[in-house]
Amino acid sequence: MQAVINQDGTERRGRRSRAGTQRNHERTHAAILDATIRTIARHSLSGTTVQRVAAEAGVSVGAVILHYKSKEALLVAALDLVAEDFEIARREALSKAGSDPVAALTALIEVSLNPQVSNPDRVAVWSAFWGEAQARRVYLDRVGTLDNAYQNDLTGLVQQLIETGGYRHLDAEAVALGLAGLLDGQWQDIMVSGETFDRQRAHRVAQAYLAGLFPNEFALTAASASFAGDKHD
Amino acid sequence: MQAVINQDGTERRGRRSRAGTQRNHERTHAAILDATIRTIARHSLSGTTVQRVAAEAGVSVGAVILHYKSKEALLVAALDLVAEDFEIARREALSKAGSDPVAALTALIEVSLNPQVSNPDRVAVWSAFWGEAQARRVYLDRVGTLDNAYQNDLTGLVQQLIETGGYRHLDAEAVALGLAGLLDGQWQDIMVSGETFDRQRAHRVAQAYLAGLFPNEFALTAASASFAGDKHD
DNA sequence: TAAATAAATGAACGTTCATTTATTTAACTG
DNA sequence: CAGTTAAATAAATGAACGTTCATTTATTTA
Repeated sequence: MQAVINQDGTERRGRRSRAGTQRNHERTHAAILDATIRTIARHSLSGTTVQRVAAEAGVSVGAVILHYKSKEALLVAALDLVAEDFEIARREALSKAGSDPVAALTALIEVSLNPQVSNPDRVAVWSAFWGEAQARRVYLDRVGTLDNAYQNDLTGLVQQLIETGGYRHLDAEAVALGLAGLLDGQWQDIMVSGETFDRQRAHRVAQAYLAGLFPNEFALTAASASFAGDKHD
Repeated sequence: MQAVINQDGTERRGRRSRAGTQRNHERTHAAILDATIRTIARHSLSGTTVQRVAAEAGVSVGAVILHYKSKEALLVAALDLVAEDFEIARREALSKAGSDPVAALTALIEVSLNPQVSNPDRVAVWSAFWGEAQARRVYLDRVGTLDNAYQNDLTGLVQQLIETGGYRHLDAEAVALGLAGLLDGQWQDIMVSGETFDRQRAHRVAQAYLAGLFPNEFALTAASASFAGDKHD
């Protein structure tokens, strides 16, 4: 993705300069991309046609191609947008959490269940591209890379936790795969349930997962204590 | 799906009866379905055309429609085949395992990683239909139902294990979601890696997951003991 | 106000697809 | 060996698709 650069001074002396057009252009550009995400979520990839996207965006069919050159490029742009937003949120969460693995894991869960990152449309888009990933390398590279990065982050943090907390009976990879899979399962639920998905409950389940494995680090909070039993040791 | 029943004795007195034709018919029928699975795995759903399936099966385009009435019906038949085989294997494993939750969980993992159930093509088909499930109720009903059944089985068994083993600090749903997600992650790997996927290693990871949570029930075997540490309590 | 440029339109084109129809091939019956 | 039926083919049909392009509309520059 390339930033659009304003080459000349804008808004000079109250007279509208070229910038006004560019803003319109950008707005249409973004509107088409948004419409694409909605269309993929509702009609899946095979049901996404340029005409449907155009209708959803409120522009002509020609405008869609004018802005994105081809349908394929439009689809990749939509995937890139979803992937990039998730990637940014993931990095930001990790940098904010600092070096504490407990805070970092909590932050990653938070990101994964953040309504802005994992809203139903975006999850559906992600799932749609995974479904075609086997056949289209261009999709697999994107979804696979991001999934691997997330998985690696989790494994590293769990490994830290195992070492510093003395949980030598645990296998870091197995624990991380379980957590990642648990969160993927929540995404699947989001996709099916839509806006009615209970994110608080999902949080509690993820917390309960970690609390079961790392009782000292992830003590049950009031919110997740609806089923609390005695402490283990 | 309905089983095709041979009504009359075949190969009577060396003279080929009508059954010969029926067998040919059945063979073509199955060949087209097999070809469909391969085609979906290689070209995804949107890239699966009747012509491609016909070419893969070595029959004419008309024959495909003749046998399955429509492309949509063909796709659903392919999904049903994959789903049904998994369902049968799952039930069989559970009934063989009897009432012991440890044996049952082991058996379910075994099924999930069974090369016949989760061969790369079938996993790719499963993923392809999940990708379209959001848009097509007909697919969601099938993939969703099966996933739920599997999830419920796991949760019930884990719950038993928690109660009988005194693991009251664990949340059955969280543990089961983690296990199911872990196995789903392995399926994703199967899809990407194909035949080179290391199933023994996958077994070890799944065992390690359960061993970390239920150390008394899932003792590390020689095969999975590459990373064995001290016992927890 | 006029000229120039950018953005957007919508009809038309060529292609691909699933399905239908007509025809040929093969198998079984008496 | 005819006669009949089922199975498979190949060609034809029509709808839907992505893309192109000549034209119109809107905006900026002079």
